[in-house]
Amino acid sequence: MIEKTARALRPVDFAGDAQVVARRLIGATLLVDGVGGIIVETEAYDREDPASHSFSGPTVRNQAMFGPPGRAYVYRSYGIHWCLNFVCREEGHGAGVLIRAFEPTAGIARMRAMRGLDDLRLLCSGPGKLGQALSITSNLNGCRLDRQPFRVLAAPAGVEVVAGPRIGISRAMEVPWRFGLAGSRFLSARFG
DNA sequence: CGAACGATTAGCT
DNA sequence: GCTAATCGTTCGA
Repeated sequence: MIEKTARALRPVDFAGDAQVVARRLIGATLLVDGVGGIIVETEAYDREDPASHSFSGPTVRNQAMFGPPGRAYVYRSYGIHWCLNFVCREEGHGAGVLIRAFEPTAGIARMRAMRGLDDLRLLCSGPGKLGQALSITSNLNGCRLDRQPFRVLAAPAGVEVVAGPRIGISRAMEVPWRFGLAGSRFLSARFG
């Protein structure tokens, strides 16, 4: 039991390639001010990746992607939604992981209030939904993930992960860098 | 300086 | 399945 608890509270290593970290994050726990759950869907983006915000180099928007790993990159999507990414690899590279969905486990009442929605399954089943549920805004852009308000705890061993093409992009559509927890009911979409 | 375009979602057909 | 909503960022002229 002690062994299991220790493993579950381990921090996540963000130093790897985006696709490695994205897979590693499936089953990890994400909390923002004590609210959150178990990550069930991620996508990897890299500097050498036409679909990535970092593809054309540093800009005003994506500067956090080129900062140190283990920090948040928050961007506004379609002028409406806030999306949360974890910067990985190494400083200056421009790699990140988009958090696309998690299974709500903590602060559920708070998330339901923020979303104006009861259905657990639809509460955080998409990057914009999860941003709204966690009250993510640009003031978290560049913030360290190992400090308040964030807590990111490593997944237990033996998590079964599935992979497939990323969603909502128009370039590099064949790259299988979307990862999910096998059989989860909390995904934004099914895996083919 | 203007215009096109999203790493999306909710709501309607 | 299709589309409006909505606005900051990016890129070409």
